[in-house]
Amino acid sequence: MTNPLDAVFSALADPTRRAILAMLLEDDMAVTDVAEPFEVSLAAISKHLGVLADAGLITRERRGRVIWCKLEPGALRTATVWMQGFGQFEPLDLDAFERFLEQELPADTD
Amino acid sequence: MTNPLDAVFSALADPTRRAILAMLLEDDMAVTDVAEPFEVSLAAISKHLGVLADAGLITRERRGRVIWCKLEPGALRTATVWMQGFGQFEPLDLDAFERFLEQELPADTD
DNA sequence: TTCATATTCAACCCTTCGGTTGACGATTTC
DNA sequence: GAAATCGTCAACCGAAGGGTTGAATATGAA
Repeated sequence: MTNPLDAVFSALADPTRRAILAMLLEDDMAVTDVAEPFEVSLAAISKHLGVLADAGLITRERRGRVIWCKLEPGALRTATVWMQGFGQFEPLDLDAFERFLEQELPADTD
Repeated sequence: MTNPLDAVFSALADPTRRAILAMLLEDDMAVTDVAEPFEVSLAAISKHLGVLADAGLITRERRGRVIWCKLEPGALRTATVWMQGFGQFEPLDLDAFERFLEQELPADTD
């Protein structure tokens, strides 16, 4: 996947990965905790995190036994510039964004 | 593909489709003309146009024997809102966008 | 050392995706 | 009507994607 836009957009194309990014927007998280709300295996989430890391959207750092995942929003920059070129100059609609987050986050199973 | 974000982001994940969108940014085009600069078959381009149309990113209208493709940038709106939520509030960098376009457009074979 | 926890790796399965080719349908032109 | 042009459809192919399970690795705790 030579082109960084390929990597970023295809990473964003999966709803599980977008939900993970939304979760990481709140705070850094351990892999196990990222996986907890989803109904797929830990290995599947680990793969998703690998895709996100390859696209530069997150970084992972081992601290002791735990690997912490951290959002890297800068990776969205080139993709955002690309999209802005198509006339999307609207100001941020924070309410709309919050609705997306709720809709995208996995069901709360606490 | 229930979620519109899935459709939009996975449509954008392919470099051929992004190049098509960039071409349509200049002007509406017939399917044959869209296909001309690419090295794949017309059928392949027709499929790409179908993906873009399904994502709402373009519309197609038959006029006589020719089908005209037209950009629908409004479909990028939800995706842009989603991305803006991750801290991408930078103003449009038109120079950067032009560089992307050149880089993304197929080689000029005139 | 041994055991438990945290995460990834490897092999596999099935579906989707991007491509091809050849046939077909629609429309214009002769 | 017949022929040429425009575009899609259908069937197929190989590669990639998302999932699983079980084994392996790395670290911390007992």
